[in-house]
Amino acid sequence: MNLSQIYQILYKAYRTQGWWPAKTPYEVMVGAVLTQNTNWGNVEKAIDNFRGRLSPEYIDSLDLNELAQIIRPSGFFNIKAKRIKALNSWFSDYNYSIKTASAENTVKLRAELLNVNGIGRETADSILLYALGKPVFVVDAYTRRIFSRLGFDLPKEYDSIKAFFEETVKPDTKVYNEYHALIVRHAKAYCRKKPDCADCPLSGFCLKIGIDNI
DNA sequence: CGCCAGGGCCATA
DNA sequence: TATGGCCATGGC
Repeated sequence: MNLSQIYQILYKAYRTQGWWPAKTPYEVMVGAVLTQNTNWGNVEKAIDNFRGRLSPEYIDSLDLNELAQIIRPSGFFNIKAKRIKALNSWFSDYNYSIKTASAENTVKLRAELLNVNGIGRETADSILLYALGKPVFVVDAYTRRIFSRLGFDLPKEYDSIKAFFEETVKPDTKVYNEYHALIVRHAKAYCRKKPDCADCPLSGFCLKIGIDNI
């Protein structure tokens, strides 16, 4: 089993996922922070609290506490409010323009995002791929869990895992977009959800090992 | 009731 | 480099 074959199996099972689940690229950026170690349902509640007003300018108009109260359902709301403010400060350097930001070099953008307090590797890559359309592979806990169970001896470091996928799967924004979305879709349906792996499309290739220590 | 969720920062060794 | 504590809500 190679990464392309696994992709094909997941795609045949779940088809196109249409990620990221957001109305605008800016909503992707904010959502990427809100979903840090957080159930997506809680993120949706927080997004809904913006009542369709979510924009860089609106975030600017709010003070830290006001923002924190709006995003309260997503948890870690005080620290996330600061992170969203910090992210907004970075985005202001591009005049809040997705087009302007996405015209920049990917390596430069990633370095800048990682320099924003509260934006780590996964959050930065999610923004690069799903908001700015850059061909970067997003690694998350689900990726580690699923591929470990499939028998891949993945490196520990985020960047090493990312490099493994990017060296194996030809850089393609559309493919990277779907691949990560399919991994999340699959993980939510199986593994912890259905430890017995019943009806799992990857069941025949899965080691069905413990999932407590990934 | 306890566990978990689409992480990241910081202090410590 | 690698743990451990911390941040916090809501669903099950």
